[in-house]
Amino acid sequence: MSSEHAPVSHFIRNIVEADLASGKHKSIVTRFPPEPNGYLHVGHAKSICLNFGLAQDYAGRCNLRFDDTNPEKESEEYANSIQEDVRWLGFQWAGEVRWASDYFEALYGYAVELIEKGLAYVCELTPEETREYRGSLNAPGRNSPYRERGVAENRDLFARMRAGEFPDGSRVLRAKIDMASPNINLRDPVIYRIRRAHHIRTGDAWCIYPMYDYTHCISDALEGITHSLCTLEFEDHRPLYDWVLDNISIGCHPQQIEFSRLELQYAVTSKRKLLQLVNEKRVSGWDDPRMPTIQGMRRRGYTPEGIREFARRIGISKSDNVVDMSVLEGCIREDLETRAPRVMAVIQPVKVVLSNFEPGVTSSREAGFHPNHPEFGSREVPISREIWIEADDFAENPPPGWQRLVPGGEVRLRYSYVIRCDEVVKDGDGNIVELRCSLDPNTLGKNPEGRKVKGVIHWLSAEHALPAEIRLYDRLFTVPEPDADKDVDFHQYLNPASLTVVNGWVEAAVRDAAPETRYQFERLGYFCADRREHQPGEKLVFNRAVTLKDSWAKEQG
RNA sequence: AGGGGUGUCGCCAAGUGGUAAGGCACCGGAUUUUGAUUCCGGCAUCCGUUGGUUCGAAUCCAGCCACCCCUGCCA
Repeated sequence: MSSEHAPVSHFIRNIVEADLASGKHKSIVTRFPPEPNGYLHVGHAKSICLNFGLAQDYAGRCNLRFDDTNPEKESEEYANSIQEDVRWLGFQWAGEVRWASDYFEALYGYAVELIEKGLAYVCELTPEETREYRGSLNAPGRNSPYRERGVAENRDLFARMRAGEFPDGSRVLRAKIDMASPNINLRDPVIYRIRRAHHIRTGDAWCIYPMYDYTHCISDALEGITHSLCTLEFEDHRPLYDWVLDNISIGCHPQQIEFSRLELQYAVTSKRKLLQLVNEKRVSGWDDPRMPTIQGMRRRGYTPEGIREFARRIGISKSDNVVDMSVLEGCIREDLETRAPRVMAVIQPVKVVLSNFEPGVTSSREAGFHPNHPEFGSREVPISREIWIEADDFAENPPPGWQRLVPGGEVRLRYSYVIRCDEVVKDGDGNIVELRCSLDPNTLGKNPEGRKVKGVIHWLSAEHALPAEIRLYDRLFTVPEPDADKDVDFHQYLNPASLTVVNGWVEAAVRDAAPETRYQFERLGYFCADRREHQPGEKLVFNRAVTLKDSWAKEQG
């Protein structure tokens, strides 16, 4: 288990610390408030780590609250996966899961309070008229003709909206603020709409649903949230957040603080676009290992610890940012480096016949599962007359600097003998069929005498190796910012080679590995037994989570 | 009649008047039966820009410039 790194200072921590120091709060309460309308992605992971992490670090609490105010888009499937993802990332929310819908009755009551204070009114403008009356970025809006209705009439109308007397979309409840505000969110925002839709929690109990801006601040206050953290696009909504809480009888006023969303190179992090990729079958599903979803990263083989470390490294700020893939990959490698057992696998096999192999004389060696962790144990790495080596590890015409096998050259078989390539056997088309090699019997566990063999390659005894389906993943997009240009469809940057499936060989030691077991296949990368299709002892399926760093490949360009 | 934000190394990001942290990436070099890991070393005379205040400014002031967000009965 890798040790957690020290927290990194950022402006929200500074605010929390100042509030704790000044006594403004005895302890903090944060919340992670997803809408159950899609799967969580790496950007949500940042928010989860922030909110739950803060609660952890300052001995506070963090709630999980579903913002379920739009029944048309929400589903139980999403709500369940979100809970699973939060837990998988290693966090536990305080108490039960909360739902904004738990507060529908209270929300209704506060709306009545606003009406009674003359601060909300029922408006009968059509959606088109409402838009027209709102004005534009450069021009003030105009008051709705329904704006000056009396309190009693508004109260009656709102009650009848709830009672289902009016058709969907025919009326809304609006906050009476300022149609001339330069902040469009304050131009008498709609706070309730009529929508006859089946809600995942409340069923058909309601036909009116509160809007986000109205719901979120009250939900926060009801839960005693101290710091309500959200992304930058809600900065303009803060005056409304504050307006609602300032105008109802509620004894709590959380502070909303905004930070910038995470953008990741070679990925898209917009629920809409991710949903599109799923619906259009560009990927196999929300958990396709190429997706930047938490489910996808999990299936790929990324670890919760690695993702948490990633969140820590990228920091929290208010500036727009596009984080290098190398940061995420580095975190995953670093975590897996210390905890993944090493075994060998060959993904692009070339047969090698060891001409001087002698049964009963040529012996095997034991190999530890991890160079720095003897406690991981070891296994026998058997050898036989025929072995598989990686096609990339042999070259007839090697480039300068090559350390692997060449005709007439020597190379070390990892945990075994040094071999020399004596003959290259080809078919009629000139393709290599097999390599004839001889081993130096005096090199098992020791260096050859009188010469140095620099190259070490991985290999597998053909007699003992197990077949495995191996899925090699590459970035989903061909450019770092596939959705940077609004006029260019991001689909055109889909990487056609983002998935390569090969039939390779693995060591018998992984035969019974449970799904989600991670290994380092030496010299190839970190791999994870597929969560869904890998069957221990039956059908072996491994996903490549991330390659190893490869300074040779880099040097080759 | 517009409003709200952001600009510090290729990418993140500390710093909040006392003379530019850290991470990733990158470049050297050492060790290595993973061209991995590990280990050493290098990597912003400069903080969007122009002026100003000050003994002293990335930090304060003014003006410019660039980019992001906002006109859902979405969140």
